[in-house]
Amino acid sequence: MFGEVMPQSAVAVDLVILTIRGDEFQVLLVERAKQPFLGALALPGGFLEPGEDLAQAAHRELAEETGLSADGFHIEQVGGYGAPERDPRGRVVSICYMALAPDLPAPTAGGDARAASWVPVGELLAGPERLAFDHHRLLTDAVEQARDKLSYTNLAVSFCPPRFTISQLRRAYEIVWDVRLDPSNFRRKVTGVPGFLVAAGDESAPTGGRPATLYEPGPATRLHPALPRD
Amino acid sequence: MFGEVMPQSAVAVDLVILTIRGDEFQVLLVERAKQPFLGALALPGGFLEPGEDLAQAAHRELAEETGLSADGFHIEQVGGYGAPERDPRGRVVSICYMALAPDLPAPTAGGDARAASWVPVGELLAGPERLAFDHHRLLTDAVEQARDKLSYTNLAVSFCPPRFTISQLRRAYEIVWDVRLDPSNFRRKVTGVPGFLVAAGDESAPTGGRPATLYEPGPATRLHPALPRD
DNA sequence: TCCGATAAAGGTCATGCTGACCTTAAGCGG
DNA sequence: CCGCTTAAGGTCAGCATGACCTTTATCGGA
Repeated sequence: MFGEVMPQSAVAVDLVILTIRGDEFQVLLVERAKQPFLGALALPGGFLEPGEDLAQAAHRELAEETGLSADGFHIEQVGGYGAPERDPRGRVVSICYMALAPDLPAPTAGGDARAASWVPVGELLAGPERLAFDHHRLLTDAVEQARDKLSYTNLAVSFCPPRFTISQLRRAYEIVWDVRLDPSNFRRKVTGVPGFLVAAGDESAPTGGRPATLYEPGPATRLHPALPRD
Repeated sequence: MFGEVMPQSAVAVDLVILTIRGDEFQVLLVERAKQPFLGALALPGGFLEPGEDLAQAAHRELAEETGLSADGFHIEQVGGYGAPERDPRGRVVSICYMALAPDLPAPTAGGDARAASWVPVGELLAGPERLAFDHHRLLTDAVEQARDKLSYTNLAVSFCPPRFTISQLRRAYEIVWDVRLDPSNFRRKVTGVPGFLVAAGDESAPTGGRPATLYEPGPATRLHPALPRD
């Protein structure tokens, strides 16, 4: 390779920023201010800048869109998308990243000029025609990757505050998977994996019931055996 | 996005073509005929062509490198790589694909002018300095993805001929994972998952022992529960 | 022709994880 | 003080796994 001329394409990074807000699984979308797809909802994203790694670009975009530092977010790549007609203006290859965050303090402080808003994931997955470009596919793939990884990694803690109760963690699984889990069996499982959770000594704020122990993520990032998803 | 100018980069597709040859896990590499990295080993690949999807480019490169039609290969994306200095000649973003194949009839019929050869994966993973560019990382990621997916999908059948014995399938797992599996428990597992294997009625060629039943891949592509890898 | 080697196929049994379900603990509000 | 709510912990049957053994079927050599 590289003997030929090097054909040129535009390379973009698009973000699927996922969170749990008010017992709902939501994604951050922007409203397009220009053609094509003017006014349509789209994933936040932008072009790769010179001297910038793909992951760096993802972090930069995340900071721009949320107005927050990307610290505390979990970011990982979903994949590349390069269908020739995916952008009507020309050849654009997009690298899709997903970011997971706990419920954010500032709901939508778009540092960029565009209007950003949280939208429930379920509605979007059901209706394929609400997103610009091929962003419905990017969203579908990112959500599936997130759901898959919940079962065998500690990814769900990314949806929780730094210190959390087992119930909060369980709610993350229940909302992302859209299932109900047995509280007792769930606790047995997550506390039984060595190094998965470490007790933070303290107890949670009163909620009308017995106070819960607070935990922090432990050194173990993989859940073995996996939490069955069925 | 897309309000700004569209910065241009070269987009390439690189291939990690994996197979099992002679009880060894091997990958197809080419020897570079030009600078940079002249004479070094590299993954086969090439630039994305106009009007071509990423997956189409991967299939085209695969056909060019192996001289075979890409039918019968399993191909899937590994991810995108875009570190600014990964190619000394300029900005090149690569999309890495992996292809899995049974032992190939023509060992190395490079349709391209470059010399191609099979190299054991184990040696390459041990020594990070033998591959050009960041191809050691691409290889590492692709191999890890393949190993992971063996446990919960039917990916291992991609290393077997169209009809195969349970021993052949088990050998695929043993070689890719570099472990030894109990033949009896392995059979119980893979025959116990409904739709995973379907008996092809016939029996295998004599090998000095009791003839084995031949199987074909069934409709089930996921192994549930997963085959433990530990 | 018989026998041993070889590999396939199937069975047994203890162990560990899971799902369903129940009991106890601890705080809050009336 | 009592009842409600949530956390935490326990019991028990069912299933999958790992270790190991027995039986079946074919080949090659004595």
